[in-house]
Amino acid sequence: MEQPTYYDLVYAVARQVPKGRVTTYGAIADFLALGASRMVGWALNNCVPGDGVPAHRVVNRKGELSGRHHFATPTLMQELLEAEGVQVENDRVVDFKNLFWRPSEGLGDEWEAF
DNA sequence: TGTTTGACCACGG
DNA sequence: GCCGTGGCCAAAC
Repeated sequence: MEQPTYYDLVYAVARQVPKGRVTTYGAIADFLALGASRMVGWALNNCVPGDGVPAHRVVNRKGELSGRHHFATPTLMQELLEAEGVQVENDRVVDFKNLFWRPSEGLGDEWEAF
């Protein structure tokens, strides 16, 4: 397989997202200084269930489940979020601003290892 | 090798 | 609050 890339960084941040919280592509892109939020989407596109990356916790800046169509089923993303206590209405996270999670806010020992 | 697309974001109207 | 435009970097064709 390929060597570790910014993909792994995106995966790592996504895993650090607490349950019941959501983050945005821009937040990750800015935190990783990728310079392009689209790369985060590309990275998640490469993401696989085997990596255990909760991509359903990553939404666009509007709090909309933009990537729901990339999941096994279009409703799976919403189901997962609701299962974690995140209310989703009209494909958008309710009180998204309040549930928004910052990478720099959840930095832990595991991330420092990176 | 150049063009097009992509799970986007910021800004202006 | 929504719509249109420009910019960003990387991978696929």
